[in-house]
Amino acid sequence: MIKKEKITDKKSALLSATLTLVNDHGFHDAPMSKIAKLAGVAPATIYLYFENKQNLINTLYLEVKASFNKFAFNGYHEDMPVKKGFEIIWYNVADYKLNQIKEASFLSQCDNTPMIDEEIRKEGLKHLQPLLDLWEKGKEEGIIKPLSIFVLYSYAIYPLSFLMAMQDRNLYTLDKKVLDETFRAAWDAIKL
Amino acid sequence: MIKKEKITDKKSALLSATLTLVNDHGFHDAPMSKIAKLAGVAPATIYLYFENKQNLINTLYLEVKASFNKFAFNGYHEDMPVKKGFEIIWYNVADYKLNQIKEASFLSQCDNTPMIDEEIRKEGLKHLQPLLDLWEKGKEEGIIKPLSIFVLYSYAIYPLSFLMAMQDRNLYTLDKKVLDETFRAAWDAIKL
Amino acid sequence: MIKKEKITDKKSALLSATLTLVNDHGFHDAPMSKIAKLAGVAPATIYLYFENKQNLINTLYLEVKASFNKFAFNGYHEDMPVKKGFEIIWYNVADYKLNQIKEASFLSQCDNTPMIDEEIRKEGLKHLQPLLDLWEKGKEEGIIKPLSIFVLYSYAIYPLSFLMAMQDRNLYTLDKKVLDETFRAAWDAIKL
Amino acid sequence: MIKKEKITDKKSALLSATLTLVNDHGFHDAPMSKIAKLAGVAPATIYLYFENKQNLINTLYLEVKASFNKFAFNGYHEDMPVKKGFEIIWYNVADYKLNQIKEASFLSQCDNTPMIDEEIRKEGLKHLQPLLDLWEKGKEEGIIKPLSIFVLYSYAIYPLSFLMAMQDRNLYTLDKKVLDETFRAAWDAIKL
DNA sequence: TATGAATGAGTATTCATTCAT
DNA sequence: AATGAATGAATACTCATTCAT
Repeated sequence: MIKKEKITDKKSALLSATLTLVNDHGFHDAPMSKIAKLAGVAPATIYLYFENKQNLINTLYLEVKASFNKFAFNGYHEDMPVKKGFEIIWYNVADYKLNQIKEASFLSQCDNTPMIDEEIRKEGLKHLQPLLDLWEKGKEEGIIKPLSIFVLYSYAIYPLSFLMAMQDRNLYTLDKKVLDETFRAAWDAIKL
Repeated sequence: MIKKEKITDKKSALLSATLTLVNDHGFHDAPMSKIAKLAGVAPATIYLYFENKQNLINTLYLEVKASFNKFAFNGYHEDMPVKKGFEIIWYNVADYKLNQIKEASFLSQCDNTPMIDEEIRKEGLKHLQPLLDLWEKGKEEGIIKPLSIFVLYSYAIYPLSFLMAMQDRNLYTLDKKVLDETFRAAWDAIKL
Repeated sequence: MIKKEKITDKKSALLSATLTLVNDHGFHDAPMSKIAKLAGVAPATIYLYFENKQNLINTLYLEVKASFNKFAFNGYHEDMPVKKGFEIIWYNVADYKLNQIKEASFLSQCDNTPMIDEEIRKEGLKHLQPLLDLWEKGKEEGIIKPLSIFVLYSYAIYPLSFLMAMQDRNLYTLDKKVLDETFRAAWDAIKL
Repeated sequence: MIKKEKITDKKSALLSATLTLVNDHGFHDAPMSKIAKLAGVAPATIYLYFENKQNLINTLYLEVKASFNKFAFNGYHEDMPVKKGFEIIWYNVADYKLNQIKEASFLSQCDNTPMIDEEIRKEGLKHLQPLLDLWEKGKEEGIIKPLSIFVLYSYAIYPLSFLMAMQDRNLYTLDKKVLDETFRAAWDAIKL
């Protein structure tokens, strides 16, 4: 339907504009007027698609988080061997964080600011479950260290956020070889 | 001297108020008026001690970063064996991040937002050198993986930021035993 | 068009309010809030029509200057005899300065204060050219003293500013007869 | 007396600083703090010598005006012939306006702003009396046009303010020869 | 006499949001 | 659905003035 598409078009233009502005200048310098201008609509139009600024930010957060989670499990099946499954997920995450920098950077900013409502933040996590299940299986099989999922996440996945940030600031660049060594470090950290 | 103390008193009250407000509401909702109120002074008084808001934030960042760096190397000597040295530093960092939550949380927010000038951020890093030197020595001795300092940092130190955040949000708590296991994961990640 | 008129309406209300306030209290005591109030709009509305205060002042200056210049050459033609042409211009200027006191007084204030950007001030002068050309012709014809245009202006036109100021302060009033004598003084000053 | 001198010293340093700042940036950008700094005293010290800012400005105005008036009548005697007397006064004024630019420029700014209290402005005029008397005598003797002193002043003296302003802005410079021609214009304007 | 610290009241400007069209 | 105009409330910052010392 043309009409439906048009609506989606404007809404996603707004979300995209917000992503860009928040990344470039931070939450504190991403006014609605600039968002509207960058999206090519009038300020008042934003309020046809979003209740208010908080809702716009929350929506963007959830959407980006969902895209991230979906990306993470691309090619993964529950019944894969633990290491193989982890490897696939890890490389997916690395791929996302190091290449979809805009989105990854935005998530990083959201995860370290009181700007996002705690409730929304929790909702954004729910799609991560398959990875937690995988680790549970790995622990049962004696392959993964018997650590809390928080600790496992902090060593297996979280470091990539740091490397993404360094790359974003042009302080460091990862090539394929280094990426493999980095995966090795992740695996060493969590494997028994 | 009473006078000097008084000055320091007001200045540090302002820094402390800023720390609290930025942590609680984010940079974008920590107006000078609230900072002044929390510090018990008039808004105009802030400008006796800081040039402007950016300067206040920068100053706070550098001060907190300095206190963190100082804390990190407490009890450490250059001529310690690599693992021992790393252990001391790691536990110091863990101690700081998990107990001085306000400060650690603030640093985390600063490191993931464009609110701090890049120049200032770089200045805040310079005291980390001893750890980088230690890793260099470890690499030469064949104890540490031959990885970039960015990768080593991301696996050895950065995960603690995540655990700190989880603890701050009351989602997780580390006891002594878990902390030791967590150290083990860090060491496994970077050791050869 | 109703819409267009409305815009012009508010913009010119703001210009008019600024003129009044700057005249009454000086540039230093004509805050945006008072300007807005006198114009019957909210302070923020000013910024829909003007970039900032300086731009508002500059715009007003140029507009008033333009109206003055236009008024000055009313009924004047290049091919008039020198004395006749000067007479027409002089009486026009006198008419403006002595009757459009608000505008004239504002220009006087602007011309003696660093509040107007020099660049803008220069722009405001460019419409004076026909008078300068007339004087040039008069010099060639041996009717006007061979003096710099600055000197000619200072004696032919500038004195009216003083008389306007005196009248504005109710210290003096010019009637028709005195005006004619005053013109005679102007002419005596510049004629050969 | 050393003490008295010291007081005068600070007071005149303040007046001089005010003159400089008002000339350079206008009334609206000559804050007490800058005045104090330029005079080499603490802000609070200003209030030992002047009641408030208005009083400081008024005092400065009267002082400069007095110095101007005194300068104007240097070498003049009541019993001189009218033209000779006028010549002396006119050249004195020209000398002051074209050389003591700072002071003259300040007076010009004051004379065109509502910043100076009308009462003070009147007080500043009282020393001009000898010139008015001279013109009165000239009128009686049939040498000067029978015009109001306001008109005479506007043609005889006021033009110099314009020429001073042009010179101050580096748009024009008067040498001795031009000055003589300019005097001629003044005399032609007012003589019968 | 002199001051540095302190501030209440103000200043220009911004911004999320509304509303008539 | 879409918007341009409008604004109340806020924001960072300034300044003339005071006061304890």
